[in-house]
Amino acid sequence: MAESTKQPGGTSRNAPSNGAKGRLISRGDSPAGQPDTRTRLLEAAGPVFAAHGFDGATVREICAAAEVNVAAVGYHFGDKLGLYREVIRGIRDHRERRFPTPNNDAADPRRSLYRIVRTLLSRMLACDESGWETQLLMREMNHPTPVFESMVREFFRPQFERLVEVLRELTQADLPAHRLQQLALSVVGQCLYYRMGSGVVQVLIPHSELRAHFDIDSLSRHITSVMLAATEGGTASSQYDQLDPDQINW
Amino acid sequence: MAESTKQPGGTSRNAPSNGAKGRLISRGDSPAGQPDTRTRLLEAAGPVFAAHGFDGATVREICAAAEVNVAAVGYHFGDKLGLYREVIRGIRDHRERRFPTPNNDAADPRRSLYRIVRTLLSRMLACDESGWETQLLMREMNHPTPVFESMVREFFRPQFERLVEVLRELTQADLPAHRLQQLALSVVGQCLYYRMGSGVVQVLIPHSELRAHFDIDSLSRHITSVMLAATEGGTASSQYDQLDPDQINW
DNA sequence: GGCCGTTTAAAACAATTGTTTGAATCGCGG
DNA sequence: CCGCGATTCAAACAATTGTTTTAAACGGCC
Repeated sequence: MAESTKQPGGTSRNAPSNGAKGRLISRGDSPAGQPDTRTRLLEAAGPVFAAHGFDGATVREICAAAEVNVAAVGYHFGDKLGLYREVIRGIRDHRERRFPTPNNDAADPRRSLYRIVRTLLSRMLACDESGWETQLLMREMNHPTPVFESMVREFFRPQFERLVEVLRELTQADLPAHRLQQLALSVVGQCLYYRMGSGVVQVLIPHSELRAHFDIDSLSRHITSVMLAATEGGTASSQYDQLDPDQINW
Repeated sequence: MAESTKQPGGTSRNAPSNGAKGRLISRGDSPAGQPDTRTRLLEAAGPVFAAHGFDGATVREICAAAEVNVAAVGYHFGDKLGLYREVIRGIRDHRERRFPTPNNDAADPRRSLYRIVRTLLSRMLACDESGWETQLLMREMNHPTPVFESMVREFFRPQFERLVEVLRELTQADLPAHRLQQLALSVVGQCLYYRMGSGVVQVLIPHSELRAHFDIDSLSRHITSVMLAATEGGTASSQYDQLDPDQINW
């Protein structure tokens, strides 16, 4: 089984050694019209993976959407998983450009909180061409693969830690770490639910109300106000301690 | 293709007419030892469907777990989807018995809120034999099938409306409907996140903290206190209006 | 015991999956 | 124009899928 002269990089795993290609157009649009086969595959694979998941998506559907032969994925990415990895990597790069993480506002931590909430919601509810990205991330979140753990570490953790810092500024009292983490998770949970449970929300909330009062603006203000009420005035700690098992039991 | 004398209910779709069976044991354990083939299939199918989803699960794996021939699912349930429907129906019945929806506490709406939160969290984080049920519900939530919409209507909507009523009692001011709905969704979102994003949480929160401060008790108190702070004292409306685009802009 | 409907078993079926193959095509350097 | 590597194509491959088929075993009833 001597890997003869057919495929650059060997017939087993690798993509073609893209350093030296026949055509000089390095990787992207061809001047004629349609993009490169490789990029056409990448662009077509994203929505399909988002719609059906990694296992559910078929390379034939992807290749049909890309108008490309089924053997192309094997040639350019080694196998289906190689294509998937590349799609995930592309998402990670694109989102940071599309919705940059907001800077801290040293003057008013309330603004910082609002910005974080709004950025989170914007990323969740984006309905433009990056809508499938969130869908795919949600899929990874529910059925994590080895790809996802590193993504959480590199992508979610920095935002989470900044959120914790903002909440620390907002709560004058010196709350222990786990209380701040709980508050941060409350923020993230509220934001994510409007994406994750969007199907549930659409059934529970009448359509007219939904369009009028459940846009990014309204929801950002709502979630921010909830968290401000929970953090400001020192009520965060007092309310928490009031809820002892003696007072509330059944 | 005259459906001869082989299978009760026809070879195309139906399950065997279970009204008249050969054995008198009506449907369940056989006195000898192992349960009925049908129930053995039902019990084995739940975890497998939860682990791999409807498409991902294979009837062969299910039948192997149930120690049953592959043809049994076709005989007892018509096809794979028939088995799935029956599993979903079983979940719906079992959960209402396992975690009954708490009654309203007319005296103190704060107690009612706490009970609802705790019930929600208990259902989410249940790690006992009903753990796969939540897992399967989550799967349906993220990739809804025709089965799920009716479940939202019959199962989630009543709880949601009661939650709205409790929140209405908690907010003295007469808030519009969409504000109460937003608050209710904030409750649900915070509760669900600890299940949905459990993978994320496990990466973000150190393991020691997680076991010490992120159990059902602590989280119930935390979420309840957040929502009480957001609703009590009339701050719900005032905070919301303070957040106008003029004050917080970027 | 012998019959008969109910249930189970092993095997086979058609369809679809990801992947590979070997030839045809493209595009440039000689 | 020819050659040659990079790329694309149609076809086939082996594996797995849900489902069906055919025959055998079970168990009560005469």
